Amino acid sequence: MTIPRTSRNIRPMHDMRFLRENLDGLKAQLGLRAGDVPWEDLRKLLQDRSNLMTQVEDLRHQLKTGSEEVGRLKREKQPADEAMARMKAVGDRIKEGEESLRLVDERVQDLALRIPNLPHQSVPVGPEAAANVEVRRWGMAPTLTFAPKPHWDLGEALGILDFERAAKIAGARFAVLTGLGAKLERALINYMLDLHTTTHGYREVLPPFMVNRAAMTGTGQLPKFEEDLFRLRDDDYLLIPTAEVPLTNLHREEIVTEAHLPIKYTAHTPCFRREAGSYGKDTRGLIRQHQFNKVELVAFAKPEDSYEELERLTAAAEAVLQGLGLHYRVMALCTGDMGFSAAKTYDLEVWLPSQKTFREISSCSNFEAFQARRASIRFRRANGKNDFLHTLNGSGLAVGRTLVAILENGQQADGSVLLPKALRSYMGGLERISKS
RNA sequence: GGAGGGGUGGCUGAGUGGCCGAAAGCGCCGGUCUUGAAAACCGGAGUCGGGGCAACUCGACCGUGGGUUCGAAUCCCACCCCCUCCGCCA
Repeated sequence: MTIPRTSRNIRPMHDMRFLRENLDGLKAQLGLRAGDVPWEDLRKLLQDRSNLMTQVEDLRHQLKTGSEEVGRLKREKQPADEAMARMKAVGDRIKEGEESLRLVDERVQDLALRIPNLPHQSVPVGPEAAANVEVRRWGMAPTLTFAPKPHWDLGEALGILDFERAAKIAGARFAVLTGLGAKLERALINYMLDLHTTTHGYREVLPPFMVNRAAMTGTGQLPKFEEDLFRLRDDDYLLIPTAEVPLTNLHREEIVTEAHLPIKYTAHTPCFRREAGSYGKDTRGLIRQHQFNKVELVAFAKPEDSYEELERLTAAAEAVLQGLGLHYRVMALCTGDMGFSAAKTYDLEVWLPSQKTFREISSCSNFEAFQARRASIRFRRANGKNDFLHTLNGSGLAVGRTLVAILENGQQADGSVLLPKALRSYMGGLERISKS
């Protein structure tokens, strides 16, 4: 089979010159996020790279002018042996220099690609989730006159969720949905896509579910998070952990025109995650699966508009929950809890009665130019200048978790589940899921 | 999987060893002309990186990587992608 095309145009979040001149400032600004980047190694490598570059470019200049001289001599039928011998030597030195430069470059790339994004100034500072800030809350938790059941009990009793057989055919962290469960999942996907493509102005996309390494590097999954990804044994493809990867990479190595911005895409895809390191967490139920469905929102915006766009994108994700009448809150993630690539993130957390707590159901982020640099996505301004644009994305929503919320929040004393009105037309008019 | 054709600037497309970062056309930008526009004519314009306050200057880039050569878009090797035909297949 084929080996996917990879790109050389992968840039870390900053260009080399900026890195060299601002390494200390960057490290300081990153604070807790500076983490496991070997800053001193990086500093030395950047200096080496700069020196080598000057040397090689100087030699190349000699070679160029020298070779032109040879050409001139030959045309004038003059002896050129001596000049040719000199240029041969210069050529050899260039080869050596280029080899050293290539090695240094590789190491700089690898280190620089591990530097996380800088948090936006509006992001609360803190070491971990406890420092996240609640921004707003919507709706009310349902008043249940009985002890709420977890969705796995509800689903198994209704005959629409089957974890045992999922373990038989695949393993732990997989689920089988049957009958009205499968239909409900499908209804949710359609409801979400319809909402985003009509009232929110997103263009629907159906992308590949496996991508090459260049794509994964562009959005920041590689090189640092390879152990979280499923990959194929015989081909260099990786299964997408989110539609963010194919959607954002749609415009990799492109220059889009300013008039087209913002560009907004939505897609439903399965998402595949190895969940390495989450052993023992959410082992029961649909909350944490190796494969789950998600409707994703991705936006490309001008830098000056991107934070406005983040609010709009978050509102679009919230609209899904509001349409379903689900109680939720919006959290601004603190510096220590944000993802590697994000400059600012809002999490939407939905109320789960059985756990008496809010659980993440969507994550909406502005990556600023972080992904755009890595993936080389630029736009041409009216004045003719090219500039990196800003990328954003958010779940709108995680479908499996939405199904969980609907089961748990809609549950009745008799074990049936009342469906939100907005979903009923997608369920053939059905109002309630009961044991059949 | 087999056979053949092809990848050059925003697009079309020329270019088989030096004067080619690359003809020409289209499109684009500026100007002349015009009441305005079109046409015509004149001029401009690639991307990335280094140096410089700047005018500017140096280097890289013709699918990707390697090789030959004083010198490669051009010759050689490998790979990737696209197209046509055959085979297989939902």
